[in-house]
Amino acid sequence: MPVLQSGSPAGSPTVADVARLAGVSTATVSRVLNLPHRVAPATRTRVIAAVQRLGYVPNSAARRLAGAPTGTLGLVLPELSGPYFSELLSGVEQVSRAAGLHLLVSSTEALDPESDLLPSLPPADPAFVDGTIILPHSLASSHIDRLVRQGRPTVLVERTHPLLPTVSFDPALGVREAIRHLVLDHGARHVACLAGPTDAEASIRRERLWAQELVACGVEAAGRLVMHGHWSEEEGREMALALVASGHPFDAVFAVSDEVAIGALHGFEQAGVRVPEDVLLIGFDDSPTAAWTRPPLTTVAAPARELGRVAAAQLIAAIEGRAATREVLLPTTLVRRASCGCGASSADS
Amino acid sequence: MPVLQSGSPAGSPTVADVARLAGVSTATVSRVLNLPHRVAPATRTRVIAAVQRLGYVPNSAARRLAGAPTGTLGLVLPELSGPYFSELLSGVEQVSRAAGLHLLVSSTEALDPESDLLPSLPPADPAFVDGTIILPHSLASSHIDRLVRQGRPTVLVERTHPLLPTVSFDPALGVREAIRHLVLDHGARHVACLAGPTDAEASIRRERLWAQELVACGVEAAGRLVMHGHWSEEEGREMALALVASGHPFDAVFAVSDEVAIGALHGFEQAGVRVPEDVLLIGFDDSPTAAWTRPPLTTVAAPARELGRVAAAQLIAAIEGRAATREVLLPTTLVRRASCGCGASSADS
DNA sequence: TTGAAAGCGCTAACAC
DNA sequence: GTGTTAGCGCTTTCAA
Repeated sequence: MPVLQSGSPAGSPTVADVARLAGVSTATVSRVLNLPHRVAPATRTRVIAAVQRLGYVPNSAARRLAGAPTGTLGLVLPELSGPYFSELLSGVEQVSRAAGLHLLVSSTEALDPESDLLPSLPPADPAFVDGTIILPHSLASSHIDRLVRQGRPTVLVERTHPLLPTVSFDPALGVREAIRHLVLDHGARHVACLAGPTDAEASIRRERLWAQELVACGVEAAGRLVMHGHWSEEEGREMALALVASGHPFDAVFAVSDEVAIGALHGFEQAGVRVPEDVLLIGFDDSPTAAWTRPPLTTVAAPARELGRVAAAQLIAAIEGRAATREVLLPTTLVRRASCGCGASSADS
Repeated sequence: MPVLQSGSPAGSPTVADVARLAGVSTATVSRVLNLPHRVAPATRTRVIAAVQRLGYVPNSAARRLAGAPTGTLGLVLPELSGPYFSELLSGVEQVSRAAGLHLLVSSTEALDPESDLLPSLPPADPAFVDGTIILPHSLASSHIDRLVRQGRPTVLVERTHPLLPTVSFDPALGVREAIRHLVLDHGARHVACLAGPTDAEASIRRERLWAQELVACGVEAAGRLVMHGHWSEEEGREMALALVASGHPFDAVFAVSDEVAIGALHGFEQAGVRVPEDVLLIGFDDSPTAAWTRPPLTTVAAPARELGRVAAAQLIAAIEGRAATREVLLPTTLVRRASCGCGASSADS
């Protein structure tokens, strides 16, 4: 049981306190803590006893200042809420924990887009972490270049860079599978697209793939069947309603995110259009809730947790000096549940 | 545009580099950065120019070691994923950002429950943060006592402590409202409870309130109408199925979390029991998806984001030396959507 | 195997 | 208004 007050009258105990109590030098204490095998067993035991008796915890600022690694990884995300980031985050955490590393997270929402303050974000700050994973959605490249210049281990997620290792999804495979499934397996002829904001790169890309694959299947990718909105359920609902109201015939819908798809489920219900009887629906992400909508949502799985795992593994490799793969592309695949018209109507966890 | 290589051949520029370039002392540089108004405008401008030219970013480890505040808050959660923590987190973030503070997050999953390592978690480490918010679900009190002893600003969430400021929900109001609504407004006579693990304090408490309020309404709280499982959708589904299979009559269900309620929605569908026609359903949490289930879920709202906001505000107060309120109890209220049998069937965002 | 001592980069007295 | 200087707590050569 740690002693309440120790050698130094104020504040937490320091190496000096431990050293005094154990009758050794501060250097020896430090060695016991970092290179235990370089210390005689007897002294080691004595020092450890002193550490425990005082409840000594190393001051990590000092430790860092003196050049020791921090033993923690940083993760910078555009925001911290929402299923996608949440999943990504827990993937990163899983791997860093397994490696015995701490994890520091924060979002760039706090960042003034004008000023180059990324380096002062704790998870990107060398004083706090040994390396950083960044998902730089809307981050100016100047921010990133700055990081590169500092030459610290960094891995980018969902964004490529000429000098940094990158991990992203390849939406092509999954979207192709989705469209083919709709057209070839279920005979859809008019596949609409419920897209995101017109300035969201990921949405644009998925929409483009939707169009490409449609023509590849020999079906017209009618521009009037595309709706744009935000990534939210509410917008998904409104787009679905608008689509129905437009009067253009359609028999299937590809939504660029599960959130939009879930909103669409409501919009269609409201409009008296049944899924999947009247219209087939496929989402994107395979978010944790996708299996629990009614009907369960068929969706293109982009396993964010896996993305997080790989990114973390890459970062750890970079930190340890092993060369990280320059660019990792994770496959996406179609998860067939009920909203696309496939039989099973129960959830498949 | 910052210069690539600066005074010191290796590593990032330091105060010394800036001082040299601006032709002042390091103290002046430090002042410009921390107490700008204490410096002559002319020198200030010169220093700022030098800072920008070199792309200087203060080393926060050194800064901290020298006794300056870190300007960041720490948040420790049991885990980082899931809607509840996700919401809480973004509430904390919102307030800390507004206060110009950074936020450091990590989970206790990494922690060995045996050893007292909480203080070495970055968000609880004085070297990293000025104060910490902890949601200590399953944390031994010894961990917490340790923190108290260090005397650093700390606020606890969903757990009381004799010495620390605390912020929690009061489930009583919301559960009461829910049960009364079911019994008094909709005439339910047999209200079942789908509960969580038998060792989860929050679940136990909600179940107890369910029972209390039922008898208060003059209705029997039949023990055979209680099911226990985990907090997941899958378990919710199974509990619903088991409930139906049990053969005991019931006309309403109170689920201790939205996840369980969502699972129950599937279980009932599978069993051919319609919600709300055959059975009324109320959940707990008002998670972001609750408005988007079908039917939209009536639920006891425990606004985690608000909880986060209040906790952050309390912590900031404590850090600034203003006394934080010892114990804040946030009210929970019933959000009426469609699953309880109330009219509106569309989502209300 | 252990100790002495020199910083790491910054802030904050304290003088000027 | 500005400079000098002494640490903050730790790691790490370098000697012993």
